[in-house]
Amino acid sequence: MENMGDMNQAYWDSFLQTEDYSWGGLEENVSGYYDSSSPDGSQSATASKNIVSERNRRKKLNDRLFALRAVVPNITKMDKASIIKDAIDYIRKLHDQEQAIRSELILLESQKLEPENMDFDQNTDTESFMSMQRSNQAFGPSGSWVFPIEILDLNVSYVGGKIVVVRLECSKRRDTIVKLSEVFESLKLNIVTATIFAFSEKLCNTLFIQAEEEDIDILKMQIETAISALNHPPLI
Amino acid sequence: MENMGDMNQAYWDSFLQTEDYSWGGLEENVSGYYDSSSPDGSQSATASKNIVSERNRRKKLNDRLFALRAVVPNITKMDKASIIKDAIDYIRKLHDQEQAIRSELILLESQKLEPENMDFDQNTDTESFMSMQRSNQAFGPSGSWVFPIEILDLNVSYVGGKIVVVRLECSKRRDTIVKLSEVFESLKLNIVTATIFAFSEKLCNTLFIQAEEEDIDILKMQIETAISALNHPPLI
DNA sequence: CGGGACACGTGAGCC
DNA sequence: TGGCTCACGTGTCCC
Repeated sequence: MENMGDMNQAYWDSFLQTEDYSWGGLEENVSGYYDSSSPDGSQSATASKNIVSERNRRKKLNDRLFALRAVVPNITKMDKASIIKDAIDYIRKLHDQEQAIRSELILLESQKLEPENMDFDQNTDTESFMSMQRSNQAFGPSGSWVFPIEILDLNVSYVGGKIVVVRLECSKRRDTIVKLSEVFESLKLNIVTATIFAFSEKLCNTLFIQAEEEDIDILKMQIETAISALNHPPLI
Repeated sequence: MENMGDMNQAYWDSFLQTEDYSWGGLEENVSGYYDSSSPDGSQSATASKNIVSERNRRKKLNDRLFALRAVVPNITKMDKASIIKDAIDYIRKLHDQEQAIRSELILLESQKLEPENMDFDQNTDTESFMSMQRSNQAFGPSGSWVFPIEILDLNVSYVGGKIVVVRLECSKRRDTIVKLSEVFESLKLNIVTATIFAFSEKLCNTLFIQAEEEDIDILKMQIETAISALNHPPLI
């Protein structure tokens, strides 16, 4: 939609230009700032130090944000919040990708071990699911993670004025329903209706919640975050 | 102060506590702010709106940062800049890891490459996952004699072995429900369960059907075609 | 005491 | 024109 050509938005330009400030000026203020309470010059000096320190802090944070934007491909908007959002989505995508790839690898290894079991199945979801069941292997450094909730589809959208419908489809594993209820309980949502359909391999979860003033993306991310946090339990 | 009690560094606590300010005060200032230049109240109102807007913006950014911290394991410091830095390092680590795993998979695949193992190479879940994301579009039909069914979101996917879940979201108009039932009746589907949630503006329709051997895309197109055909009546 | 980290309100620039 | 995003300086809290 929007071309990337005009990414010289004034936002980044402006704070990038602040870089070449000399800004080392620790001397007193040029403008006639009234030193009302204390004629002592030390207070203004500390104020200047605080100012420049805060300025450096902001610059560091912006630089890091810029670096984060650099490692994330297909960034759409130069917006600060969007950068973080894209990074989150990208990390989550990498998680799923790795999960799929690892399951596929394990499938291939099992095929290699027993070449007799060659009933080629229909879709990849079953493969990854089955091979996922057999291997309780974590991609994280910590070897925990038992039966994580695998999000197959998540759709959050407004319906009506203040009602938000959440449609979540995930693979059916051990205690998935319990964990899902934990997730939605932890979010302190105002749930109007919740329905769960259980099938042989998947779970379909449709719930209507009454939103306060939340953004949809925020809510979706909160759900994903809660599920992800529940997939990686202790971490500490 | 509820859950997540472990991360009670003073930083986040402080700004989390600011959350439960009533802060709804759009009325005039309680403190005797001197309205020297402009006695007009609208300006202060816009100022308040600006303040609350900025506050929301900060909160959103902090929420996103918090969510970013949630998807990154091995976080060391709760510092804002450190969160971004850890995220960058983690993304880099995932890049390397994925590359290694993928090369290993390719090695294994080539190793087991029998000349007859010619399955359709539809994997590389990278692209499929990306293309899976966006599909909701408002199909605004051109001619509207009578209240056409406006599809806001249509999602058809397998669940379990032979069960297909159809999620249809459309705007609520006159006789929309009747027409929807006509549509699904005309398709001669084997409906297991159908639920409709009606709201002020929209209708949410979730139905599970038992598919013979249908392809998902075919079915989705059939639904769209039937609705479209019902939108543009006989014409004969 | 200073130094770090944060939220806050405000002014400015860009659609 | 208002809404949005941003940088800035300031006050506060905690080490």
